[in-house]
Parts: sequence; C-alpha cells; structure tokens
Amino acid sequence: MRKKKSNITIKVVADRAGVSTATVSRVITGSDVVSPRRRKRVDRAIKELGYSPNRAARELRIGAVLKIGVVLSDIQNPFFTGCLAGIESVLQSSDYVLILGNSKEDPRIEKMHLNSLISDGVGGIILALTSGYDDCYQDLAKSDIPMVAIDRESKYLLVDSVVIDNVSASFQATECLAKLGHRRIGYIGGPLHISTSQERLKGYKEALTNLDIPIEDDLIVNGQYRQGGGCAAMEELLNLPERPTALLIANNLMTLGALEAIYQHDIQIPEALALVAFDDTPWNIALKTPLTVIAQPTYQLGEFAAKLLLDRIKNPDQPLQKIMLKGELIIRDSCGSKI
Amino acid sequence: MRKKKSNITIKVVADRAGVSTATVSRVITGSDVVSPRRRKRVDRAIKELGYSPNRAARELRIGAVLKIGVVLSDIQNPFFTGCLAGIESVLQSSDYVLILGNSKEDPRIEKMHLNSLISDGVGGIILALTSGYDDCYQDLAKSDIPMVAIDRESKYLLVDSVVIDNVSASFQATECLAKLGHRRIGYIGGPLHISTSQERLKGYKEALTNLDIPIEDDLIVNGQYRQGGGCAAMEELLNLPERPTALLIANNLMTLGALEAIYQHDIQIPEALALVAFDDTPWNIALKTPLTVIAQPTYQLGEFAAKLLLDRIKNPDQPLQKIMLKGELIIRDSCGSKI
DNA sequence: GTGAAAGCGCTAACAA
DNA sequence: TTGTTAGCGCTTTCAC
Repeated sequence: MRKKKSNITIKVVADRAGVSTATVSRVITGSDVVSPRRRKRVDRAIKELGYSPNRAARELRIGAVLKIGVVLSDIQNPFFTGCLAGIESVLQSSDYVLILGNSKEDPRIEKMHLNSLISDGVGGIILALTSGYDDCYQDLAKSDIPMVAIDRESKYLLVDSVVIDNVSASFQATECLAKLGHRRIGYIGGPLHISTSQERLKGYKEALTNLDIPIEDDLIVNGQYRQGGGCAAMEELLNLPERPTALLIANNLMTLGALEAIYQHDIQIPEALALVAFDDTPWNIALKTPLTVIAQPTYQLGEFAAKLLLDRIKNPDQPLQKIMLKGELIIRDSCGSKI
Repeated sequence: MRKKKSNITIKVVADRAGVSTATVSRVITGSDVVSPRRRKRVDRAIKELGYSPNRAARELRIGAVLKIGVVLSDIQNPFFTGCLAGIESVLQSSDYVLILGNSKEDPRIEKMHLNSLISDGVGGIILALTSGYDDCYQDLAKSDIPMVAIDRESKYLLVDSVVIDNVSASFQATECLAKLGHRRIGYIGGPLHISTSQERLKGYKEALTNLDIPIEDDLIVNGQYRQGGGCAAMEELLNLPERPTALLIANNLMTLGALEAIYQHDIQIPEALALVAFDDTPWNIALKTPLTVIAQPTYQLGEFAAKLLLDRIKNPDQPLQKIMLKGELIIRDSCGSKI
C-alpha cells in the first residue's frame, strides 16, 4: 500500500498564513464570513504550498460529494457507450468524478455495485437497470441518494429518468413495414422484465392492431439483449412453417446476431425479409445491406441524465422528472423502400 | 448538498456482535488474528445489518486512496471499451473503484483528467495516452502515483505497460497480402505521434523490405484514428494515378471510413482491392465482405493492465514491466484467400 | 469575523 | 487473541 501523497494539510496552510484551520476551511469552501485581508493571506499560502484539500477527509466530514456512480448493463454495447460519453462530457465540466460499474446484465453484479456506491456515499447514481420486475430496488430507493434511471425504468424505483419513447418508436417502425405491404411481421425483442422490451413489444402490437393485422404469438420472440440471443431468436423464426416476410429487431447486438443467422440461411434482405432495427451504428453503412433503423440519441440521453442528476443533487426536493426522447426512423435499404 | 447516507457504522456492528470495533475491523481487512467464533459472530452481524465500511473513513485512515483512474482516448471505440471491460472486471473484485475519464484523443482534456486524478491522490492510473512526442508527461512521471500505460507508450513516460506487438502484427498482415501476390500494398494508419501508429507502419515497411517490395510513400497515408480519417485517407489512395491492389488499415474506425469510400466508388473487395484490417469486431460477420483482421485481445489487455497496476501498488519497488500481447491474424474473405 | 475543539468512521499501535 | 485508544484531515458548531 502506498502512503499518503502529500503532507501539506490544512494545518500547514493555516500556520503559514498565520490563521486558524477554521479560517482556511472557510476560504476553501467559499464561506463568505472571512475578511478580505485574511482571505488574501490564505490564498497566497495555498498557492505557495501547492495545497489541495484531502478529498477523503472532506468527504468523511460532510458526507459524500463529488462522485457520481454510473452503473451500466453492458459497457461494450455501443448504445451504452454512447450514453456514457454523454454523461462523461457533462461531468467533466462539473466538480464530480465518474465512478463506473458494469453489471453485464446480471442483477447480482448490479446489486454489488450499487451497494458499494451507496456505502461509498456517492453524491448520485445513474443507473441502467438490469432487473425490473422484482423488489431489487426497494431498499435502494429508500437510501436518499439522488438517482437517475437511464433508458430503462422500474416501478419499484421511483426516480428521475431519461428514456426513449419506445412505444412510439416501435409503433413507427412496425407501421413502416406494414405500409410496405407486409402482413407477417416478426418481432425480436429483449427480456420482458426490462421496460424497454415491454414498451417496444407494446408499440409493435399497437401498430399491428391499429392496422387490423392479427397478432401472432409465433412471430414474437424475446431473448437475451445479446448477439447470441438475436441469432437464436432468428433461428426460431426461420424454423416456422410460415416465415415472416418482415422483421423488427429491438436491439443492435441482437440485430448482428439475427443477421448472422440470416446470412447463414442465405436469405436476401430486403427481398425475402424486410428489416427494421433499433439503433443506428457506425458500421451500418458498411453492412451487406444498410439497415433501416430507429436511431436513438444515446449521447444526448447521457447528457440529459447527468444534467438532471446534478440538478437533483442541488435541489433534492424538486418534483420527479421523466424526460422522454424521440427515436428517429432512418430509411435505408433493408426495409425494401427508399420512400 | 446531501447529508450522510447510513448510520450503520463499525461501532453498531461491534455492539451487535458483542465485540470491539477493532475486532470488526480485523475481520473486514482480513487480518487473520481473529478467533473463528468471533469472526463468525461478526460476519453475521455484518450481514444482518447490511453493513459496509465507509470508504472515505478508510482512505483517510490508511492514507491511501482506493480509487483507480482510467483515462482512455476514446470510450466509444470498441477497442477501448473492450479494454475497459477487462479493467472493470479485475477492479470489481478488488477494493478499488474505477474512475473514468475520456480524453477524446485531445491532449488538453487528457491533461485535465490526469491533473484532477493526481490532486485527488488516486491509488493508481491506467492511461491510453493521446500524445507521445512531447514532454506532456514529465511532471506526471514525477508524481509517484503508480501507473500503467495501455496500448500506447511514450518515451517520456517510463511506466509499466501492456501493449500489442504491433510490429509483428502489422508485419504478418502485410506479408499475408504479399503472399497472395500483391506488390502495390497500401497502408492507412493513425497519427504518427502515437506509438501504435509508428509500430504498425514499421511492421508494414519491414515486411515489404523483407520481401523485396519497394516502399512507396504515395501508398502510405496517416490520418486521424477516426472514421472520417479513414474515409479521407482512402479517398487519397483512390485518387492515385496507380491505385494499390491491396491495403492494410491499422484501426477499426478508420476501416469503417475506408469502407465507406470504397463502396462509394463501387470498388469490389477483394477482387479490385484486397483488405486486411486491425481489430476484430462483432459486426464483422454482417459486413458486405467479412474482413480479414488482426484480432487484438482487448479484454485481456485491460485485465493485464489492471492486475499489473494492482501489483505495482502493492509492491512499488518491483522492476518496470512491459507486457506484450500478440494479435491474431484471422483470415476471412476480404484478403482474397481462404488459405 | 475568528479560533478552539469536537468529531465524521475507520485502522493500527499498544496493552492486556 | 482481544480491547482501548489515538489520531488520519477536514468542517462546523460554539464561544468569544
């Protein structure tokens, strides 16, 4: 174990400036009850000594500040790294430091991170949750740590949130496919205990109902929000006696997996299967068939979340907020229409 | 500002278990001088109370900061998110917490993050540096904070490092192309002040020399390690009076950009242009032409770096280490051979 | 407006 | 093997 970095404490500064530690502290914290003369003396001493206050001591004394915990469900998913970049950019120009945790879609790991953050007494938490259907978050909610849920929500966790309007995005995508003449539209989505999965499925169903297309359970597959999940789901759909002619996929990684299966079976897009997928990605243009997608504003999602959290920390009693961002349908080749 | 989070302190646990705080502390820190009976009692009390130690207090007391700063040059690049995931997984089972900074390939932002980490007195730093050719890091090196350079090195920063054997990887890739009969092999690489760019260029040139193929400066383009950089570089190569028949691209994002330009000019891969690129990526299989790549073990890179840093923290006087990991050439369609 | 002093929760001597 | 206790560096009453 390393020893302390610096022996310049508030005491040293106080001695140098010929004042008490209390006065130095008042200067540091910006308390306005210090006379200009002493303030000047203290400032000089701080500069000369290159003093910077010990964060641990400060935190211990006042309770936690200056740390924001960010727990994401998959830090290798471009969707979340986009969010992360947005969060980071906001925090960068704040006094807060970003503590990162990766839950890998595992509620147990998530719980661990959360506990660690809580016991650290972080100033706030931004969470993309992995589990939404049980009471995992009830005691978390009881801790009074400011928190923002990002992308996903849980009814057991009533906190500020920044999300995509998934129902409408999914509705729009399904409608697009239907308007191109498709009646057998399949759907591949994520685990149903995650709110985004529920909402996207809902949007899909609503669009179908709205257009008098019967909902067929066979055409709906929910799997893991992973590449493997997408591949497996696609195989299932492909094994159907009557295959879908169009498909909506609710996640970028699943899309990659589905594409894997599609190419393996030598199915032509969009001729044999029209496709709309969630998430625009940098690699889209280089794909065999460029994908029609619902682009989600991930970076802004992160920015909003960080700003919202900072707001909430400053003003704990403000009413709960839910910010909803719209996805954007971008037409490319895979849906079979340039519109 | 919030007040303190939890009132479950070591004292409460001690009372509950009927022991002293010292004994509880011993159990927590894994000191082995506690009798099994008491240890069991303490463990139970901890569990029942849901106690977890206050990090600030601990840090203050032991005079070390249980935080690792990780500053990456682009947290939206899959290469670095792969590393990040590896780092996170190691840190997760340590006492350390991960503080993330994103320099966006900007030395000024990097500097800012580094300064902030230093003044926080973090326990250690993992850095993918953005600038390698000036003395940016000289005073950083003087701070005695343990540090590991990841992926990229600088002669101004003599610290432990974990890197890919870029020269040999690049050599291998170039050789592969040459063995397929190509003599006009182009090269697209990153900024030359970054060590990986230098090394990859070196490997390329060495392979050429080794095979008696003349090096033509026209065929070598160095740009930004970004999608735009790859696209611009490709355009440049395409404007040559005599185009290359094969190409090595030294970065995944640049590859995407190059592909963009290639498709725009309707150039067939591998017929009109054989391609080998750095980095294997999840989307590779779904590309128009699956890419022959040098796969880099990003996750392991991160794991090694984190472990190395933890080692160094425990044992500051151990000799400097440089861990070099090998890339792996994976043959797919884009080089024009299944071998 | 200022200083003295009491801890924040924890660990590590030192005693027992 | 265990408990007692003195701080780590800081902020914040409370007197003055």
